[in-house]
Amino acid sequence: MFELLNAHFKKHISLSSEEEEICMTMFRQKKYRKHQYILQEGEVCRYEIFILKGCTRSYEIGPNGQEHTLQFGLEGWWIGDLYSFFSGEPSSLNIDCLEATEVLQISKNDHEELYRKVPKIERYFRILIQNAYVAAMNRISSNLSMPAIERYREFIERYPDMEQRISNNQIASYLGITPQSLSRVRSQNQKKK
Amino acid sequence: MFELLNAHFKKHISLSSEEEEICMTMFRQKKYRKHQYILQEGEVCRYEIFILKGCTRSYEIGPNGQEHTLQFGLEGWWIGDLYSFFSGEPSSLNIDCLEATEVLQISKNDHEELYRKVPKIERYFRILIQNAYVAAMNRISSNLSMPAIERYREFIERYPDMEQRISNNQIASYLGITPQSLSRVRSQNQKKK
DNA sequence: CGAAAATTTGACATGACTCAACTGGAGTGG
DNA sequence: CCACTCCAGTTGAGTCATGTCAAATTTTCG
Repeated sequence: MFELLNAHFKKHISLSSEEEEICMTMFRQKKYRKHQYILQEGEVCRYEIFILKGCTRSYEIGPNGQEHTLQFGLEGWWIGDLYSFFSGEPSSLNIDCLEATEVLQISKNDHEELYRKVPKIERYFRILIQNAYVAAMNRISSNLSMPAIERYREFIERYPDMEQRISNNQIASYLGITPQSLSRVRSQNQKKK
Repeated sequence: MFELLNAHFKKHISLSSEEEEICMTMFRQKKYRKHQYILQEGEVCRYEIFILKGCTRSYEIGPNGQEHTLQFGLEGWWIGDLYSFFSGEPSSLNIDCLEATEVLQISKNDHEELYRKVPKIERYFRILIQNAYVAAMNRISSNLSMPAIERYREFIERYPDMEQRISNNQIASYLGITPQSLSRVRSQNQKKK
């Protein structure tokens, strides 16, 4: 059950087997049903969450009720609301399970204890956040420089497996366009092939 | 000359005076003129850069020649191209000085040596990147949910000092709209006051 | 002062949105 | 197995925000 997380650690740092042991004791497994909330707007995000199986979507609800998808999550990804987790402020995010989902989660206290007991882990998370930051900047860059159709092409090229599992509706809200616009843009895309 | 950086460290971690000493030996001061490049597209980003004085702009050049501003930098901010710095790949960013600018910079080797000699620094950078990531996600959220005029208002509210130092042209390229649109949007904004 | 850059303004084009209707499949209950 | 509902997806018509191109005006700075 910890293999996936362990393998993920080892991509970035090397751990002794005692350190592995310590890490593994800090996480708790949890299962969610399809359509169940992992986090709901207004709650404080109390966990960093690693997905073992399933698929999630993190989104905000805009003033006119539109949903704006900030992040999807699949097997081997970390999700949560980093701001809320560290600040203790209520989150403005909803995290929803698009499929039945299994996760490993760690609380803030355990997280800090883990940093103390296994300082290398601080490096792991630094690298992780660094990669997430780079990805976020790339997304901003795409938003600035490319029209909707090219962002769509980029999306399905970068995450080919997601196209199967996530509705176009939700991809549209990730790209920042309406489902209608995405539909039109896709049919134009077909014609050009 | 190191006071500003030192103060910045202390916001997030506490350092002994020996540790401070070590930190300070790792950085090199550098001065740039207005309009001088700190980093140019195609170069590898070899430094993490802390701004002591002045003002910078990081931007990419799109396929049609438009400039897309990803980040501004002011006194007390870190700039650079994190991706290029860590991967060693050529950068797609240009970093330009909008004013005469003084910085402290640290090379990748020195950066890693610093992590070894002063492990607490890893925590400092983790917190730093974490904050940058949260800011990037907020920017994505604004891009998804707000029209240009509100993004402009948010920008000048969050960075009131920048309005004085940065041309509207460049703010427009940060917001992802044309200078003409920003001009119109601003004159509407005036009327409503 | 004079050249170059930034800003503003106008006219028009276009991409994306809204509202609304329609289609087709998935699931549900009779 | 059929009738029904629900939801995602598609399509059409009209509107609005923003882009493009061009020109006028103002500001900056050598």
